[in-house]
Amino acid sequence: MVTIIDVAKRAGVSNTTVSRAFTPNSIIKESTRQRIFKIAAELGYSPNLSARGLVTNKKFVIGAFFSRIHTHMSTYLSTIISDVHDALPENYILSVEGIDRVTNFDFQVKNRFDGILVVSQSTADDQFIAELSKSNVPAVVILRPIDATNIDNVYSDDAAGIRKIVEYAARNGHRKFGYINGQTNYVASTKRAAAMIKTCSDNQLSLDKDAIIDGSFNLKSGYNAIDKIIDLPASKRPTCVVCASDDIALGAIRRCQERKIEVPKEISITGFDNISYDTAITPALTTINNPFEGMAKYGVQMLFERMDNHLSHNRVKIIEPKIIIRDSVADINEV
Amino acid sequence: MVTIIDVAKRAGVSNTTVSRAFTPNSIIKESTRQRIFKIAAELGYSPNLSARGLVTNKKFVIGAFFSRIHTHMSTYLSTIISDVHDALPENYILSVEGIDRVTNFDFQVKNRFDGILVVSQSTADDQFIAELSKSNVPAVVILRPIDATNIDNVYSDDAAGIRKIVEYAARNGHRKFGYINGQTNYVASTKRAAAMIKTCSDNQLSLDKDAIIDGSFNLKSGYNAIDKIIDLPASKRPTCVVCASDDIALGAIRRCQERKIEVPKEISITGFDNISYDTAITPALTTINNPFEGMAKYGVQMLFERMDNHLSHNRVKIIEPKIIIRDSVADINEV
DNA sequence: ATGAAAGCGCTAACAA
DNA sequence: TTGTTAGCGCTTTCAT
Repeated sequence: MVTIIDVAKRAGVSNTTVSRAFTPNSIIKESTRQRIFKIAAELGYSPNLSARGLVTNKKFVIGAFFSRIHTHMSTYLSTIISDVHDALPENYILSVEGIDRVTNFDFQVKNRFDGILVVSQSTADDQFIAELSKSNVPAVVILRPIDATNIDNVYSDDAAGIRKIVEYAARNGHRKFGYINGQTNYVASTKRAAAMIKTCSDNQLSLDKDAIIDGSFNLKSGYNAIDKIIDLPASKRPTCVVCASDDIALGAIRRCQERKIEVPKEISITGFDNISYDTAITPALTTINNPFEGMAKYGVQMLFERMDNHLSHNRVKIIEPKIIIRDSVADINEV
Repeated sequence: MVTIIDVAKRAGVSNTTVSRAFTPNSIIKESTRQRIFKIAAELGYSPNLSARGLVTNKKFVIGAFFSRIHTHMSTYLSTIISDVHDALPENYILSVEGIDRVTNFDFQVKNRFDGILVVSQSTADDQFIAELSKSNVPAVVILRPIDATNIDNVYSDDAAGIRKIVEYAARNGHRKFGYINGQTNYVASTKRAAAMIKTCSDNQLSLDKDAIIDGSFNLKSGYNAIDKIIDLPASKRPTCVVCASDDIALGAIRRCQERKIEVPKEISITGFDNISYDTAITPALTTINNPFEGMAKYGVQMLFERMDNHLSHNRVKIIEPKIIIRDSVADINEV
């Protein structure tokens, strides 16, 4: 292994000078820096980060902790990883982990990251977040609101999203709604379901109890749930079914097609997330965009502010979602 | 910061003993280890990995380098990350990076990882792989065959996959084929296209030059490419279009539905990858599974063998893909 | 602008 | 089974 000393000898300077050459903004003559760089390249030297970390107490590693990482996940994992990378300084690496895999916080988490971005979907992560808060690792939680000291928070206003899509459907003449929910232990489910009920009630739209189905955030769940709604007696059967995620909506549309029920002619269906497969089906899915990019960007920005300034107060940033109008909601206004 | 010395004092032992307590398989009385663990927990001690790394020259970080990481990627990124995590010892973290973001190999890669798993789709990664090979970082490349010294290789037999699906279609009476390819700088494209041509020729199946379309591995590309095939004169128009990826096939099916061309009744379409959205559409897509899980598993296993044994020879493991029969290929045999 | 020396927290060799 | 000691490669004072 070639060390700072090898380079120093060869360059005829002290190891301190070599160290300075590799430290941005340090006081060193530009010409010596260049000379050292050249020799370092020849020798194949690059700084030993463990040694550097030992004295600076930095690791140049950011952790992205997802509630869980599983096969056949929706596309949002890659979306977020990509967005986080875009916001990350080049000298940091990004570790991607699942909170469900953390069995020993002190060993797996505590001393390994300069900062942690928690991408949390579920209250099951609360214990992890509490440990984070206790341990003083700079952290920010995105995707859902949390209640913790010492940790910043960026999330999207799901209720506004639901409101926008329901009001859009109402403008298109829909009066009877259905709703397919995600897992009830996901915060997104709770928020979206509550917003659904409130929006319908605020706008005198009907939302029958039997037209509200609990499920999971995946294709199969939507596939199964839509049956229960379609089979409702005509009096209760909605003209528009709002789904808590695109995957649910995609599954629901698939099932309608199998049953020869035309979407949106016979029943309108909406999603939530705006994933790329939304446009892979006919009809293209009308949905709410989930502002992953914004959450990732603000999340990383806040994280570095925390890391740099050792903030002790909490900050919250809420991002407004947008409606993406495509073809899965019919205009049923009378002409 | 609480160090090994604080724990040692409190426990009335030497720092070495504390160190041993935290080193698996070290010679230490179990009772003292437990006593030290208890005190460490009280004090909130956990080992400083920079210090440890400085002496052991280990980082407990594995890098997963993808050709690139971008928003709206297919689901395979999360699939692979999940599979790699499953194969990874708990004390390792997984850093997820894009090769396209590596601007300075020595600083961003060389000293940061104990081992690197390259998930390579494109020959554009060759330079990176060459640097890896030169730098002696233990590495294995999965997803495509490479030619490099010092690096192991795990990939799937794409040609066999294409052969299986074409022969399946032939058994169902298809004689005229079309093919929609991915980016031509992706190795998967080259391999699959070559296999397509060879299989058709070997089995006396027709594959007109004009029915071979180059595109990209995404929905939109399939959407556009299928038009060119559909609009072929009847003499050249295939009954079955093999696509180089599921995303391409999904886009193609979407376009057929828009043009009121029934799949598979009027035209059969097949995919490659077996992603979860394959069953979200009607007809469910007949495809080839891409054995990500197997590649990840063997890849990690080989990587750790390299790390542990400082192997200098190359090893290659090829995994056989399977055909997944669903509904997008019609049986057109005469009765 | 550069150098000398101390020391970050840990493990490894050796001794007991 | 445990302790003593040296030193991993670097940055950080403090001098010069």
